[in-house]
Amino acid sequence: MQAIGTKRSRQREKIYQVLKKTVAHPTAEWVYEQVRTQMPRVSLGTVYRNLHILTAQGKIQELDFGEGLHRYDATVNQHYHFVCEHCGIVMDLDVPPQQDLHDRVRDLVPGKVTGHRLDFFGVCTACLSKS
Amino acid sequence: MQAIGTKRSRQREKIYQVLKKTVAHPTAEWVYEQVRTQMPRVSLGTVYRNLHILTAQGKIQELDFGEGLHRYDATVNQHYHFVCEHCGIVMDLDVPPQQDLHDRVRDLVPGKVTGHRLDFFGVCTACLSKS
DNA sequence: ATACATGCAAATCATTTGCGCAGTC
DNA sequence: GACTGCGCAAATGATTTGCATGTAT
Repeated sequence: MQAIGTKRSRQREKIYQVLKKTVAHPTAEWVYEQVRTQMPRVSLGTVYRNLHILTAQGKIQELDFGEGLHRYDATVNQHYHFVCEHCGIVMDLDVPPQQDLHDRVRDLVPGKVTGHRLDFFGVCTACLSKS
Repeated sequence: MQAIGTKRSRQREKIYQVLKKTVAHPTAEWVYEQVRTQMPRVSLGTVYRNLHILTAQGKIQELDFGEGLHRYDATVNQHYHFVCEHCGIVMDLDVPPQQDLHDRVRDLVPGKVTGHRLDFFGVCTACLSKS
């Protein structure tokens, strides 16, 4: 049988460190490029596999802003994002989790509510000044 | 030059009607199947092209819940969703737009905030009773 | 008549997976 | 040594696109 993620690997640790060190909410491709500078033989498949393992272990989280690709984030406590629709930069927002809203929806929905996601969209200052 | 979406087409109108008639937040594939029952020669490419045109015209909206595919919705006024992580069903929530939150983030973010998205996740009653 | 839209098929792009070998426990 | 993880390359699946033809204005 398969017990995924039970053995450690240098690749997985490096991938996790790369994510820990950035606030940029990078894509798998970007993580791959970073890891590759120090482990030239890593494969993109390994990066994807480990990003999934780390996500399943709750050490990182997978984000999806509807761009057609995933982003990863080593900050796993509940927080919200602001996404620039011009350059794609993603920023963490210093807004507390809306527990009241969560509770309200929990009472409203026929079923179990386990979490929510809140994303804000717009244009960042850098892109505003460029146009 | 190209002026996309300026001429009407039976295909586009049918696609829009299909979306208007459902509350199921369907995928492009599902829309394709529906349209096909009445227009057997439509192509999937045409469905995709028109879904984008309708989205650009603001007549429908494209949704992305991180499932690896898009869903479409003919309800374009601001509203939030509940997604069942078991069966994937998407329900509209009867929760008013959180204008206060929006304003708060607008004042907080360095840049222009144009919109936000709020999705709740969990398990619907149908799936709960099955397990 | 002009130019946008379609159908078809091939192309793209992110992501996944099968396989034989390498690394960890 | 047993079993998990890796690198490589091929496969997958949603979506996009080039092109010749059809259709709306």
